[in-house]
Amino acid sequence: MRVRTRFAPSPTGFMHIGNLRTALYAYLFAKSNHGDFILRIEDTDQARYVEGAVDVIKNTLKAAGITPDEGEGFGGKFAPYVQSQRKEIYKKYAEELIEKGFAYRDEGAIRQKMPKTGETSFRDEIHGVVTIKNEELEDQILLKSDGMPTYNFANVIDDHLMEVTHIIRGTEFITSTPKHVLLYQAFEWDLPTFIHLAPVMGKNPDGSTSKLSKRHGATSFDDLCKMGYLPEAIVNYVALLGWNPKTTNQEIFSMQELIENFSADGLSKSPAVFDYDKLDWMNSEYFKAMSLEDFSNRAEKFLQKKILDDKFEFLMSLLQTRISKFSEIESASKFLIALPEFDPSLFVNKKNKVTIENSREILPKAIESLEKVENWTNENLSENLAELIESLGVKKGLVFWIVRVAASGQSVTPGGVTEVLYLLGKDESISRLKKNLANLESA
RNA sequence: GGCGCCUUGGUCAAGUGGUUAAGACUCCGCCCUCUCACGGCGGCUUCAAGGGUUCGAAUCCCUUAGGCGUCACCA
Repeated sequence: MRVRTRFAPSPTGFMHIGNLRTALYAYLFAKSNHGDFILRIEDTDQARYVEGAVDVIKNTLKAAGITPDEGEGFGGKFAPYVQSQRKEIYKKYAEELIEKGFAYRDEGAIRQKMPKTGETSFRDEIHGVVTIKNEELEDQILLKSDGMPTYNFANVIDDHLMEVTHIIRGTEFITSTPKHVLLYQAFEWDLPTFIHLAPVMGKNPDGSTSKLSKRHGATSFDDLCKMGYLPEAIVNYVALLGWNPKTTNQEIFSMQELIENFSADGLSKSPAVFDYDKLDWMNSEYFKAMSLEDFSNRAEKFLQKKILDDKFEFLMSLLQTRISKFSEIESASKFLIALPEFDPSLFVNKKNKVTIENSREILPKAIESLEKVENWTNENLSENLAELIESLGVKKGLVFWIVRVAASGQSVTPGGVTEVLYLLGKDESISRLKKNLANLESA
């Protein structure tokens, strides 16, 4: 039988990272088995419907590289794939249940009639057999009085009609699965395979964890993209949050590699905590693997306005190994836009034997020497400073440190002194150096 | 509260009766080095607790604790 999975979100307006992971696993499971992945919209709660939410879902899947084979917006022989457009279908099946004695009408709605004794079991791929006593089951609503089905009913009908073979969803549904099983049995339908995923957790300020939600910060795919994470890195990270390839220690996976390596037995039973540190690391791995051109283009698209124009790509070459997400570009480069205020004590550096006193001596000589540089390139600057260092007979760290601090106003900069000077340009460099020399002398 | 699910370092995790309990992130140290970063090397920290079973247990059984979920005309 051809493997078919579905992602069935309700359109609530944003794609939570946990939802994205569910979609990803369903997609990977289908593709790794050469099957189909379906997108179905579960919009049976009219009160919660959010305008444009379906587009958010589609756009997110697209950005994440998850392409449905069929479903809302993708065609397919089981259309429509939007539950609100399938009301008549659910009504027909609900009535069939009443005729068979498995359901009854109650205050304008239709309820499922649960057995009072015995127990119902089902097998979950990752949890094994789960059994619940029938007396724990309520006579749940199948069809609401507004004519819309409930999740617990529409889900079963659609999964059967759409020939879904593997139901991949969150654990919050594990305890209601026996109700679904009873429905399958009432219709005498074959049971699909259930795979209930452990939730994605967030870390609370007090160290405890709870299901990932807004209060943990950025938790939607969009939020993460806006923070400057690469979609492919987010997908890669999320794939490993609750799944392990087992046969390899590889951690960086393209979508194609995820498909090749995916297997349900690598899915974990226990919740996983979303860790921004690891996401940062993974994103920076993606950065380092990109070509400079690609990195620059995407960085430029991320920024509202390009900085340094013709020197932008050079700046990016410096930042590529130094930032873990695009949003860090601004703080890492703002010293280039405006010289920060700083205390002269910043010049002092023990390792390079820099003191306020020798800074006062050396800085004027460096200015004098640098003013002679005609063609302000990295190479020429290196050469110029090397000559100065030689004529002075001092350690190069001494001169480099002093000039770099004077030019940048920071003890830590992306790149070294010549890169900083080059980015600043001759006029700005000399002017900053002179300004800080004045500050140094009056200190 | 009833029921269900879960529990290997701070985090992600491998492990399925015999291992020095993999690997990754974080953190720390060293090397490289004008700073930071990259790269290289090294280090800290773990089987929730308590009982069994067994020559031997992270692995099997029981109990306890904690976490999560569910008990809607929400999904």
